[in-house]
Amino acid sequence: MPTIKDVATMTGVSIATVSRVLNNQGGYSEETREKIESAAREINYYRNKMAASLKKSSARIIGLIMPNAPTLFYGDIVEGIETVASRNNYSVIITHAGEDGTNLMDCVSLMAERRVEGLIIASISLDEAVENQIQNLAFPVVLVSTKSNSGIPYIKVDDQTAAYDATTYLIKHGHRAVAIAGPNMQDTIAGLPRVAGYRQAMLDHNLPVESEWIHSGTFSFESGIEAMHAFFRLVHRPDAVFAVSDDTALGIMNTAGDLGLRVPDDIAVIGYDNTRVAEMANPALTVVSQPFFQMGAKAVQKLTTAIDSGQVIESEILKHRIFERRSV
Amino acid sequence: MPTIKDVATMTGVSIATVSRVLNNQGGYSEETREKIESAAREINYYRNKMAASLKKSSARIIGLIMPNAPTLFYGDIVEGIETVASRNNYSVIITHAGEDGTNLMDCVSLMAERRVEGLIIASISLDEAVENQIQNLAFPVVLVSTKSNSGIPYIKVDDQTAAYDATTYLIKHGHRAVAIAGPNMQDTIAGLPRVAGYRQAMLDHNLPVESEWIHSGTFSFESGIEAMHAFFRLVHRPDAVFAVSDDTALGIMNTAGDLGLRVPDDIAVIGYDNTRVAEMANPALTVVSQPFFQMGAKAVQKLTTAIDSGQVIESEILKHRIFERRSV
DNA sequence: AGCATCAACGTAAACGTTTACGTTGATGGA
DNA sequence: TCCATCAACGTAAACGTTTACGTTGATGCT
Repeated sequence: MPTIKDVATMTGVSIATVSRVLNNQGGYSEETREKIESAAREINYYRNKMAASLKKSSARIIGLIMPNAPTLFYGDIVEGIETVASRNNYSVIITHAGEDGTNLMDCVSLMAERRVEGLIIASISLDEAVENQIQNLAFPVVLVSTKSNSGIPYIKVDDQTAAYDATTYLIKHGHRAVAIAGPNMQDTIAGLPRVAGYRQAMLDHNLPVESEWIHSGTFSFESGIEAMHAFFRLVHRPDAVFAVSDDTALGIMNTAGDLGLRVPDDIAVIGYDNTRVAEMANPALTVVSQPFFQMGAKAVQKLTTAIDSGQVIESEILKHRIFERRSV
Repeated sequence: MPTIKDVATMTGVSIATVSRVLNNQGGYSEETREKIESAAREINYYRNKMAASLKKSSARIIGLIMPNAPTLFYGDIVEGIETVASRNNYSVIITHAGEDGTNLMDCVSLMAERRVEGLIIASISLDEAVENQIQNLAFPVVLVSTKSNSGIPYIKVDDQTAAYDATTYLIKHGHRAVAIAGPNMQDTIAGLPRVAGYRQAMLDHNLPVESEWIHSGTFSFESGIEAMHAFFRLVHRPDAVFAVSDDTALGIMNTAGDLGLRVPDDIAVIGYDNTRVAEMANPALTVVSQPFFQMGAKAVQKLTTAIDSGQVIESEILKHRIFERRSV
């Protein structure tokens, strides 16, 4: 590959001068700039950012670690990140941490070795080892749609009050037997808090909650199908359900239809996330939304200002919002 | 940041020895290996891949350029790429090319400057300038879900026969008035060929096609809504529609329902892509599928073998497949 | 004429690795 | 005892930039 040296000898100047014009730093005549630029074009020269980064010890790269399952909001969050990253002249390098973040430590190490200047970890819960590792990193880290209990800054919505608001919304619309579908009871970030919010809402409205109304599971479509079947078999059947994801909500809605129930007349359902499927569902799905694009964008903003200023990043709770559609 | 030099002086050996143990190259005693490794751990040393890449002139990075709209298959294609990339010790760096690939050239230049060893461009159609630029690149490039007419290798399904098969499928199921919704008539890659396939299928079965049955548009949900309304107003109303994307198909299905038509009884619909929404639709959407994950995976495989062997990459037509569900 | 100033360059060190090549001391065999 | 061999290192150059510092010649001013 051609180097700066090649274009220097071609034009009969020093490499310093070439470097100067390539970076618009001034200190050269208009004539030589033209000579250099045309020479560079001629031999198809691309500057070597690895070398430049090494010298400047700044690679202008932001790392992104994602969970392995490409959920529907995957694209939005990446897009949010990449948009403001590239606006600030950063590139983003992406890795998957394996099923439930197994090789997260390796991913973090890789990012450190690549000398990223900031790191985003999305939707993965960290164990103690990783939290320790992150504490000792030389660059800022921010969590997105997940949190930490050891001071690593995060950006997320408040799952508990979001769940509270969702079930309250159902209650306000006249439902008294509301169920929750899909929470993972091991998940202290997106599982338990949502159940807690659900419970609290029921309690605050003096509504009893039967244990069968809490149907744990995953965020998947299938999980919704399974939950709905379980609900259907109950003597005291719920008349509304709060699903932990849009996919799960769709599972609920579809099997409700299969079982002869009409949404929202016989059973109302509210989703969680507001992914693109929500508006495409039939009936369109009412949801509490997480602003994924904005989360990604905010994360990069925080990182870049932290990089520039050296200040620590503050966590931020983004506000969720209920999008009213047709499913309740 | 600590360097190899720091751990060398800490342990009283030369940087060469440190480098050797860090790369398991042999030529050192077990004792010094342990000393070096513990020293490295102690000062939180991460090797600098930028420096190593510079020296070895191999960055082990694969570039990925994506369209700006985060479609539903976005995640699958990225996941396919990243999975086999990381398996081969490559990192992937991702960029968006702006609305319909406006700054594609800049993206490609950026990739070249970052010294990626292979480049994937997904779902963006290239103009002549970019094709020229790509021809002169020093590393292999492969297109995914798009194609080129100047010899740049691509991986995609055959849009025309896929469209042919989709409409034939509808015809075989007893439909005679089948329409097509959403094709972009400017799009020579995913627009025109699909219309051609549709037309050919109709022709081969001696079915007339009315001009209003071809409702051009975009790949969006809204496009489906609009198309369905248009179809509904027709005197000779279609009894089946082939939609150019799953989103569009959903738009068709939903507004069909709103207009009092039942799917598939009054109107059948077949989608295109087989994104995650297809199985979650109600009724579940019959589609012709594009194997997005596999496309990404294949792309990286081709790149890595091209990188290792220096051979040129051959284009490949992946076979589509019809997933029968409930919408026809 | 003499001097300062400045535009327009050139020189060379440095960034943190990798690696070809050289060195050393111990070991074994004849 | 002498030599070859080899494990276990060390030396130093190189990768392609950036940049502090130095140089040169022209220009303007007094």
